[in-house]
Amino acid sequence: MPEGPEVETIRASLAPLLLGRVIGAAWVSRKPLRTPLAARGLMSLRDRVVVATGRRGKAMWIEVEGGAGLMVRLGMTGRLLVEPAAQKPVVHTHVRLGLGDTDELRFVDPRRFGSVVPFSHAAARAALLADVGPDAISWDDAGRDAAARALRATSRALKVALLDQRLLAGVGNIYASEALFRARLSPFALGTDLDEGAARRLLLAVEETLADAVRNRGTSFSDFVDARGARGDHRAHLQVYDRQGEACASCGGRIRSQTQGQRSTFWCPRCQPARRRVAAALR
DNA sequence: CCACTCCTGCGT
DNA sequence: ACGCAGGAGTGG
Repeated sequence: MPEGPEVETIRASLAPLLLGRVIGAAWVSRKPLRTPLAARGLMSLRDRVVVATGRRGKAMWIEVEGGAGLMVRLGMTGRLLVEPAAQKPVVHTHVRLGLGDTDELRFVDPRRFGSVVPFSHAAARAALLADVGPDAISWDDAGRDAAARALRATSRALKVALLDQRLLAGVGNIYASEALFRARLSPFALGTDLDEGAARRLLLAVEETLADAVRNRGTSFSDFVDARGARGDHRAHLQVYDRQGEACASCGGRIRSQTQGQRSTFWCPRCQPARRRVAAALR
């Protein structure tokens, strides 16, 4: 479900509900998530005050005083919600963490592709992010440059490469297609087809695409909601994703879809011709 | 590189 | 009944 912008929307909505609050009792379901739930690690957070939230790519974390905390990945269907403890948890609630006397932080995930992993100090937190590349929403010039080099070094198709979280973090299946449309680059062009300028242009398009989505508080199809249960408004702004057969807003051509690397890719063949000469595209 | 896998729910 | 879904790891 969530890509970088949705995770950022959740993090931002969660922060004011968590910061300064004292963690209470932990409860975990018996069903394993992607990684089995470490109940002891969760319990060790008890009586500590939440001091920070963070995110890199699609991974987010909550930190308590002393540097311990929780790393959360939402997978396809994960949600993080703050709800009154008295409210009955919905089906597929896998983790409940007390917040003060009145509320609970709840992790809900029907498909259980997500994970909740406790960490005990900052270095352990960093280790959980070892394979995650620079965050495309918040990176600096150095991060963007590193992503550009990595992109230009891969012989994989651009659409497939954008989904590789080691190269750059936060782009998922929706925004990969959207960013390529914004950059007017074919999803089937290869990383090695890009010259320096084209790689830069693509990564700027990625950045702008994700920033727009954050401004609209994410894209909601069926499930995505923030920590208060509010849906995002970005769906109406999508240019190509899930719009196969419709007219391209830019040229009027027909938007197509095709499976690429076992995922759906959406693009406008007229705006994003195959193997476009990248040097020419720069002008 | 690619295919397959984990799991539930929803739309056709 | 079947295919597909916003993610990501594994094994060939």
